[in-house]
Amino acid sequence: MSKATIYDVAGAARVSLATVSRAINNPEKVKPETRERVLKVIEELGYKPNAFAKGLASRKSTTVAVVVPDMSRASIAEMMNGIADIARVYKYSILLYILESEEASEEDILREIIAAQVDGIIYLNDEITEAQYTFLKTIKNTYQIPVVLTNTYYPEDDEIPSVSIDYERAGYEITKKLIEEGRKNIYMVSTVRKYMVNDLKEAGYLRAMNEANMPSKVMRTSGRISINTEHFNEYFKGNKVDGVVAVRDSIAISFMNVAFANEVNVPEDIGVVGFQNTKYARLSRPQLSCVDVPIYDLGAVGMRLLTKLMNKEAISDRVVKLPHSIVLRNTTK
Amino acid sequence: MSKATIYDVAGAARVSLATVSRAINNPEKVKPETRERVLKVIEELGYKPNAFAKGLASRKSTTVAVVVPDMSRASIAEMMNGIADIARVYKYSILLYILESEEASEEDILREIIAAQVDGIIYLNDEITEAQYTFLKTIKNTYQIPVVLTNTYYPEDDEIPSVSIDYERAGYEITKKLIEEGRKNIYMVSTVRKYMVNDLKEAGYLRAMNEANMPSKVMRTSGRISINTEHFNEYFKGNKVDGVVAVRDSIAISFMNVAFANEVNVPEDIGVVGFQNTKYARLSRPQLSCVDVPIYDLGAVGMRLLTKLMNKEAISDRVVKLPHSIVLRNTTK
DNA sequence: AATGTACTTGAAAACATTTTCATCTATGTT
DNA sequence: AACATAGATGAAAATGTTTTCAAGTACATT
Repeated sequence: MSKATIYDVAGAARVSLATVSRAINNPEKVKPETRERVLKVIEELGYKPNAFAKGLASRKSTTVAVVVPDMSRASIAEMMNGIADIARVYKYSILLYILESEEASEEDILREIIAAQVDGIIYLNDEITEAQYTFLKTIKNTYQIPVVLTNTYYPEDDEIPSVSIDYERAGYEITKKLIEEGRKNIYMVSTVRKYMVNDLKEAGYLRAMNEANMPSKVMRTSGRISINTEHFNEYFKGNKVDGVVAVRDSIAISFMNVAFANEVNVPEDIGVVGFQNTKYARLSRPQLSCVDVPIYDLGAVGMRLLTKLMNKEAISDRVVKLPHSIVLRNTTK
Repeated sequence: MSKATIYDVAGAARVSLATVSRAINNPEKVKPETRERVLKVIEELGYKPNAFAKGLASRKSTTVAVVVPDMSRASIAEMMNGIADIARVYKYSILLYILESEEASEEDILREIIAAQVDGIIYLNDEITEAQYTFLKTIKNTYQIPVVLTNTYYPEDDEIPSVSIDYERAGYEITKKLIEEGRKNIYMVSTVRKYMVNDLKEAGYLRAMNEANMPSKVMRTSGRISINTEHFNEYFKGNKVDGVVAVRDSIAISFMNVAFANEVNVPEDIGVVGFQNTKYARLSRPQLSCVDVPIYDLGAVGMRLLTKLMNKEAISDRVVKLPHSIVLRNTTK
């Protein structure tokens, strides 16, 4: 049923292959009459161009690779929605690569991506390291494949375009909010593993604290809930924290739950804020105050940027920062 | 610098194209010595076979389409991880299609998938309707492309293989737990939109309630948190609920939060349980008791099943049901 | 009538693999 | 020594498109 090839179409329409191809891809280059005839035959035979032959001959795939570290992170999944919507508008297919798995090195995966002949790569990895960044630059330059980073950026280098928010400023603003409430001992809870983006949040926190002449303290935790609990419990023995800026909503909530378990109330005794405004923030009790990051838009704008690069259109900014906002709910006064 | 082809490898290894191809795909057909030499050159040149040429020549794509309704649902994202890991083991690439977008009809998307010449399709959509199911059957039969359903199944028809859990039994068991605690007025909270899988959970709830000679009541809510709040508030005026089985963790938590706001305590005054055991369940206060669904495995097993179908291997069961369990935390006594 | 020009069209060359078939070589058998 | 056989290899065909280049046609201009 799906066996019709361009030859069958050409035969039935009494034209050459070239004409069929043109009727599909460059309609203006064939006489309307002929085009009609060809399209009618295509319809009749249910002909669909073979994607492989097409890709091989044209050296274009109309496919982009989306590389993610771990799909189960809420922000990544939501960015995917944004990416997919825009990709569809511009008729690109999405080839998905999840790095998480131990099986293959990141370099192997990127080589695989090259082999797949994608037209562009979109990289959703806030954990990016210098080595990875350099490797991406190599790919971009030696294979001439456009790459864009989303929800992260590499400081002081805009060779690889990125779309993100100003995490440093967001960190500054949300910390300031706690300071203005009169909190005196504000801690930041960050992750053990250093992510580029978390470093920026930290920098913002530090700036606000220094500016207010308050002592700063960053504690590092793994992302795991069970470990967090123990770890946080420690903090309520002896430490007199009255404010916490967590780098992720889930960490903020986790911390807050431990606070309640220690009979420390939120927001009365301690103010807690997070980052991202995921669904978690609205399901916690009390609901979490946090930095709202336009996750879907990050994906959508990133993909749009990539389409421009693939079409070699001029782009105005290589580093785009989307606006964020602070949403105040019930974990702050 | 630009991509090495099989010609380059053949030249450098002083063998023919055919031998290079065999060294990669049918190692046993080439003398170990030669194979070594070829593989060494491949390594040196960083050669990766061009996926289009390969697909064209072999008439296989080693690509599967993964069709999802909305990536931001936690369970879907986690299944993706399982799918991707197994896909990698069997060397399949993943072409991702997200339906959610309004732009294209589902039928269009499926047609697009056909054109992409995928070797198989994996469909993660618990909302499947009869029309969709029929359409999938058509695809499977007219194009001979294997399809598998995950986290859902179509009752009384196993033409399209599926992997899921026994949601009816899970619904029965978790309801029974509340009954055994002595709860008298147990409601089910389901969704307005009828999903196949939620119907099964409902059936299980109903069976348990009937068996215990207790009156059953299903209330339907949208998934949206803000609407839920109002809706649930209504229930605390006049209804004397003391148990709730929600079809999703997030709905259970949402309900519980409204209960607390109405000075109804969990688990003392009311027992609350959910389905899925997502991260939400561990971040709620108190932590949620729920049905644990092996989401990652659902994806992994589904993908494994698909590889078997693509290889035309015999499969023992067309409808596989993975084991689930009930995890008891603090929203039940 | 000769020339130029703009449209249409087709032939054939890419594109980078896999796979079939034939050939060659080495080894074992009689 | 002659022959059969298995294993290793290469030449060339096949896969289904796009694209370049050349050529043909119809019409307007001189």
